[in-house]
Amino acid sequence: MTKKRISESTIHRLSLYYRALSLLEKENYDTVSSKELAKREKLTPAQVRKDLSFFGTFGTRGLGYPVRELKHQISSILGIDRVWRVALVGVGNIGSALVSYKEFAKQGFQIVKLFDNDQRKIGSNHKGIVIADIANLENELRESNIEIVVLAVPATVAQYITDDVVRAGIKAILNFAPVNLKVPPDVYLRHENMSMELEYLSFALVNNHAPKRSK
Amino acid sequence: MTKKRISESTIHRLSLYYRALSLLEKENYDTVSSKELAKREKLTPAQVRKDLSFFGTFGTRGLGYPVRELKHQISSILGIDRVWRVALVGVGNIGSALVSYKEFAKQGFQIVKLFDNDQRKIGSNHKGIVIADIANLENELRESNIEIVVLAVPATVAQYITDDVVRAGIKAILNFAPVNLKVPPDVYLRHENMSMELEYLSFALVNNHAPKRSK
DNA sequence: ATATTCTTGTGAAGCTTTTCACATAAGCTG
DNA sequence: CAGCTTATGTGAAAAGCTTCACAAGAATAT
Ligand SMILES: NC(=O)c1ccc[n+]([C@@H]2O[C@H](COP(=O)([O-])OP(=O)(O)OC[C@H]3O[C@@H](n4cnc5c(N)ncnc54)[C@H](O)[C@@H]3O)[C@@H](O)[C@H]2O)c1
Ligand SMILES: NC(=O)c1ccc[n+]([C@@H]2O[C@H](COP(=O)([O-])OP(=O)(O)OC[C@H]3O[C@@H](n4cnc5c(N)ncnc54)[C@H](O)[C@@H]3O)[C@@H](O)[C@H]2O)c1
Repeated sequence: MTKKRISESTIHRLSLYYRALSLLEKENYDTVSSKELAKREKLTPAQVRKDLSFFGTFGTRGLGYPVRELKHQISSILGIDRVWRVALVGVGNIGSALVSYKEFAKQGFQIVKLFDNDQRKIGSNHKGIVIADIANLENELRESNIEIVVLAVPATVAQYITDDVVRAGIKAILNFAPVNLKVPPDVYLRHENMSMELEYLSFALVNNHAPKRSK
Repeated sequence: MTKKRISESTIHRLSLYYRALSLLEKENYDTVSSKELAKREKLTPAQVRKDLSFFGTFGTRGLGYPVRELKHQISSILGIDRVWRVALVGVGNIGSALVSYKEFAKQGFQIVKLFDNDQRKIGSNHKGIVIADIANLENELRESNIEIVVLAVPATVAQYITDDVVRAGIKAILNFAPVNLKVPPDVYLRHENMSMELEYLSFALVNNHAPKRSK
């Protein structure tokens, strides 16, 4: 099997398609064309078709794509047709916001463990989950069969905690701390960097930066 | 002047260089090579040099780049060597977290106005800022000379509020709602989509996705 | 049945971004 | 001060990604 590498952009666009399809489903569309899908996410029809073609043929010529069916297919491709057990480390400002966010659970990302090192927080119940002591991180991650770890701790301790997380056998980490973490090559690591987007806006304003698409 | 378009990736990497340089400065480095800079942000030395070369020549052959000086240059390129007046709409879970985040202000993004439509929140003081009524959004954005608006409102009302924001003459918007907003071509719009990163991790885990770089 | 219309799926072309590789320049050493 | 080492800056090549353009399949109309 020739497993051709799917680009990061394609995967991100799958998320967009999924989102658009969810909306289309609510609006009672049965089918949708690549043109309409493209319009809703500011892409081109060719891009939509090409992306989907990497994974199979889902459409009907002359008709378009079946909304419900395609949505289901994409959820299966993205792996969000199942429940992922997520642990969150650092129940501070951003951590609390994430725990309160119901949409994650709806998309299958279930936050089932919380960790902190603040004695005032440890043991307290936060949205139905008791905050555990970071000291037991490695063991508890294993015991709770956690698959994804979200880091919302200060940048200064992020690497240290990451090392623990990796030691616990976790293969997927989403990091909110503005620091580049070192992980072994078999661990998937993604960053959420809000300053970066603000800085992009700043750059655009200052430089009168031309936008990518002006269709 | 042939204003060659700078790619989005290059701009994002400038943010990374800036971050790395800040750290290097704290560690009392005087100069840094493209090799070291690359290593710290998991890039290649050639990439670093090429990115910087778009904006000028900052290094010294045989020596590397002067840390303080380059940091200053990048902050000027990114436009973060000044204060940006930012307004935040929607002081809920994520909005509150953003207001509490001191680093934004340190980087020049000063949140000076808060808006909400919740009567219980309007008028109350949140981290030193009185939450204003969304009803006065357009006027108050103008009067306060806001330059960047951050949206942390439910997806359902995001477009409606965006229209107001655009009417107020704002040219830069950072949106946290998982919805694609329509704005005129002269308005810079960026999205912060956390689900997307989780879904990327999910995809990677399910598909054993090869990472981009394995150096 | 046949024509007409619509829209997919996809090689190939076109464009962008990254990487390569090396001339060039600066510092350092003896 | 000559030779050596180091590391930048940058055209050119390579790789990667997007768009084009059209054959072909499917539905609908006549
Ligand atoms: N708040 C934001 O809007 C925002 C925006 C962008 C990035 N970030 C980043 O997200 C991270 C968290 O930010 P925040 O504003 O929520 O900070 P915070 O201080 O409110 O929360 C950090 C939490 O981590 C806990 N913690 C500290 N050290 C720990 C350790 N060794 N082990 C376990 N828990 C520990 C703290 O007790 C606290 O609960 C930071 O890296 C920050 O830079 C935050
Ligand atoms: N909380 C998270 O971790 C998280 C993660 C990803 C995305 N988001 C997105 O961020 C947005 C905000 O999420 P949240 O969890 O903070 O929600 P929230 O309900 O806690 O906050 C929303 C805030 O917006 C205010 N609001 C509602 N309608 C308004 C209107 N018409 N005008 C002005 N203000 C209005 C509400 O009063 C509330 O204060 C949502 O779009 C959500 O999908 C949140």
